[in-house]
Amino acid sequence: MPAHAATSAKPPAGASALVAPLRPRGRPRKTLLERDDGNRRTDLLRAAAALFRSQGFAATTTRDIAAAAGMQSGSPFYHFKSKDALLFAVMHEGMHSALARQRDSLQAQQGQSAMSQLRALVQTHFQVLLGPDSDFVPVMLYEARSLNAAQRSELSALQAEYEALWIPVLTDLHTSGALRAPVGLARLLLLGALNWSVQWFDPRKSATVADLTDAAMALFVGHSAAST
Amino acid sequence: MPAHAATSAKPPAGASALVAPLRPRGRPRKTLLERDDGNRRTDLLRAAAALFRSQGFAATTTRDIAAAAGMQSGSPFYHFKSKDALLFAVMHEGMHSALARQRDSLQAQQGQSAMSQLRALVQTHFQVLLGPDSDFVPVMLYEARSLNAAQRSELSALQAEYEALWIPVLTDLHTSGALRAPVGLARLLLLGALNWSVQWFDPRKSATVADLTDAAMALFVGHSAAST
DNA sequence: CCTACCGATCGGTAGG
DNA sequence: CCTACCGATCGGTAGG
Repeated sequence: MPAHAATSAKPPAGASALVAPLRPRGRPRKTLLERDDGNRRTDLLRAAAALFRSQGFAATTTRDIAAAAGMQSGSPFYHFKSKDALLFAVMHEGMHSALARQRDSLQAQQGQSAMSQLRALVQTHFQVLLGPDSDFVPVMLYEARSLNAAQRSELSALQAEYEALWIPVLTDLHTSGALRAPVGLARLLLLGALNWSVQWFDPRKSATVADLTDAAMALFVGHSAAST
Repeated sequence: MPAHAATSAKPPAGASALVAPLRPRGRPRKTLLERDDGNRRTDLLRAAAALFRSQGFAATTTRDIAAAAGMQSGSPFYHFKSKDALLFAVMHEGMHSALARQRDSLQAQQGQSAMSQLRALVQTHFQVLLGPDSDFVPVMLYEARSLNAAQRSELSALQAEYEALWIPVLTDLHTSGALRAPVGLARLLLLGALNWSVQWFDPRKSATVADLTDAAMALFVGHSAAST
């Protein structure tokens, strides 16, 4: 990513242009009467997520993030108390969004078989990890050790919610014989297989998320897309 | 790990104590006529592997490593040209050792079924990741992005050798119908499931490496330990 | 949110 | 391998 991202830093002035800015202090921007603090914060989050994913948390400087969001070096600290707080916000956003998407996904599976529900969970998980705007959850997965204890425990609550969505489905499949391994270890191994895709998946190559979902279902429960 | 490791820094003088040290320069140690450079280098490698694994490469300082090996802050650079070179050496050692162990493991499987061979590969892989002296390969797996291009390509050759051990076994199992997913994706998903165990495995808890192997075999090829 | 800046830390080196 | 050190970088802040 280039050191300047002027385009995203200056959205065209639209309906939200106000005469009296609400910003606490600082001078007005050249071309805009108002900045949307929420958008600037989001810009920072997105830039941080992308950099944390590609370089890792410790190897990314707050200056990198500021530059990617089109700001000066000290400005991220206007939006976030510390670099740690930025990391936490990225992860929290990632888990929150992933949970919401999986809940929607399961909702659409009302009355369907456990096999079909597992397929939905797997596919949505791949999309969360590999699809558009997919930097947040991989950061959560691969940078957990950079959090302090308090942050980690807050996030682990969300993680527990996420894993809880899988358990009844896996239990059902284990009871029916489709899933051979004990549910607890099966969940850890299965999610590991999916999470590792972050390391090797390349959208420029042949496989699609649908291909991965088919392969994972075949591997874990011996079923392809056809069988519901 | 404490900041001082005087014990490991001063092995008892044994048969290798020479009157004329071969070291290029520097003053003699109080209690020893000779230091074993090979051991000191190994101490550094081990300390680096442990710290890189637990904290990550970028978050580990060369001072941390020096202290863990009982040295002063500048001393690691007597053994390694740079922090990068230390990382590369850790990874290279890890891959070399893992390759050797898997080759031995397969050798002992001569004439056995593909199922039995896969079990051996899986169990040895878990041991390499989770057993004694298991810091090297996890560093390789989780810090690859910290390498430069030249280092990465040298290691990817070893990685390719490692993966090549799995392919005929998986192909055999796919042909016989025991493995349902295409071999290429099956290998990536399967190794991902195993590699992720680094994130959650806790030897203080119930599961053993043998338990994990059983669960993995049941999950991937629907077979428990009994079936050969 | 920018400017200007600080104190601490870090990888690495000379010289013995 | 230690001592003493350097230059660069980094997270973070005051003040507007």
